[in-house]
Amino acid sequence: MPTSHAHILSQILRKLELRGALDDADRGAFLALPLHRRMVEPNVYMVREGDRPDYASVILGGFAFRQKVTEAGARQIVSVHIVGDFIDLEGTLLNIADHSVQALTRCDMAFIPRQAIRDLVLSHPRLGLAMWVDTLIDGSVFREWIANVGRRDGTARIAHIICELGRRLEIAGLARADGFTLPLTQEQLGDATGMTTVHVNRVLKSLAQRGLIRRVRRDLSIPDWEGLRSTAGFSDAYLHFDQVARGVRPDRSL
Amino acid sequence: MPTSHAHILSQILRKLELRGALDDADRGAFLALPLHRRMVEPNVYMVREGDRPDYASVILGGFAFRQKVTEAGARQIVSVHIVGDFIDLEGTLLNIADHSVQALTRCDMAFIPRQAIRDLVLSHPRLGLAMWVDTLIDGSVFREWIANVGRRDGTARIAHIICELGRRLEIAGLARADGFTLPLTQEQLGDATGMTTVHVNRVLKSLAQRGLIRRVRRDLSIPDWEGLRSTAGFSDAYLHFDQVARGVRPDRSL
DNA sequence: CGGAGGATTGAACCTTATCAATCTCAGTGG
DNA sequence: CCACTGAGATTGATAAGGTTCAATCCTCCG
Repeated sequence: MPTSHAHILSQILRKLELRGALDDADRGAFLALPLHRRMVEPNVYMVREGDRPDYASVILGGFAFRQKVTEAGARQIVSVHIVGDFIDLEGTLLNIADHSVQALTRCDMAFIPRQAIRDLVLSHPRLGLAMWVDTLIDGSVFREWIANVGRRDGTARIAHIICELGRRLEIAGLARADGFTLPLTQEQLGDATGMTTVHVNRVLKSLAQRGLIRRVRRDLSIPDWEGLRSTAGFSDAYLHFDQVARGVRPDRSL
Repeated sequence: MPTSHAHILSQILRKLELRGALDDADRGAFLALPLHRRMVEPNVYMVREGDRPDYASVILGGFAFRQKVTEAGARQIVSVHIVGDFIDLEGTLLNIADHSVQALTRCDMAFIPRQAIRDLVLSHPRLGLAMWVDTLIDGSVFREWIANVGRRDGTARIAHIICELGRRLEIAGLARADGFTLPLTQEQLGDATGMTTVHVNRVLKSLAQRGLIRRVRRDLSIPDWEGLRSTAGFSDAYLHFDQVARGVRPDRSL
């Protein structure tokens, strides 16, 4: 790992700058943040429900997800995270974690002490604002997921999560021209959409039959983006790319 | 309305103080915030999806809710708000509203200009932190709702929303000793839980038959809190009352 | 070559949606 | 003071979307 801490932080900073104007003092303070880097193996917990987390973290590589487990034992994935996403910023300010965070694939992670972020934000309020924006966008995605799970049928739900992931991966520069590789197994796809594995499988097959996706295991290509978009009822407004990336193309792509 | 602006703001401030330590300068600045007060009739929109809101608001009296409408036309209520809740803090920092906010009952509202909040937060970062906590708790509730709609059956879903509302109303001092009045019609209850009105009605009846609730139209009493709690799989950890109200009783009540 | 995790398939079953009335009650106007 | 009205609540019958259970089949990997 030849990359220095300052280098890692400057990558994160670049994204944060898109969420709010910063000055040199802000940048300097951010780059001076203490952090440690660690590889996290798939399925390993980074935060456990009930924990009192000491660190916030950022994904430098790989995928992670957040989940809740019902008292009855059912699992619900509440978000999926990709490179550049802050994870558990809530751990900075809330006391007890209300959900768990797990690595989906092998993850390259940067951990920043909770107290360091608090101090930073108090001394550099513009950085606080930028992180607050991050939290707000998170919230917007959660709202869309409530609607997705609550008011769309199985087909639309799966189509929707594919659209969301596709669009986010594209913005992050992680998608191929024609599609991308799903970071989730069908079981996890089910846990994210409130469906059973069996039904996920059938829906995927039917989407393929209708020519909306082409798929070999987890490898997706999307020959008919508009078709997929419209069966999903997807619009990327809720991802607030206008505050995430400059000059983003309008809603459509791949 | 004999209450002065400063008086109104001091009520809001009291709640904010629970979310983060403030000093006298913070308090002074907050109390100097410009605001206007207005009554909003039931079903009137306070924010419309697609708007670029200029104001954040706080409920001084009444109930409100937030909703999204699917491209297919289905409605999903994504949160219900009560006295003291900040509404649309996202409007302060995000550009385009990704959802609508509507009055559920007649609402007494305080509107604060978006720019005033931005300025306040930049000059008084501790206030920013406190509001950020508010947003984080919002997010926690959204996550629970995803799990509710995604992984609980109809009975548990309805039981869960009843538990949540009951507990929040209790904390806000708005519940009777034995229960409370549901602020939602059965149709709205369905829109919040991803169910049809018909099924909501049947579930409510069955909850009553099992002795978990007693109900006359919207008037609820809860003779067996533990029974209701356990069929809901409810735990109030996700409401983060430890950061909302001091000395809150542990999870159980009414 | 043997495993193991993941994907796929079939059949039976069940929860929840749909459709279509009907009923209740609080509020309004005469 | 009562009939009228309309929103919301309730009920029944039927259909559909999704689950459950139980195999079977890949395919990557040591």
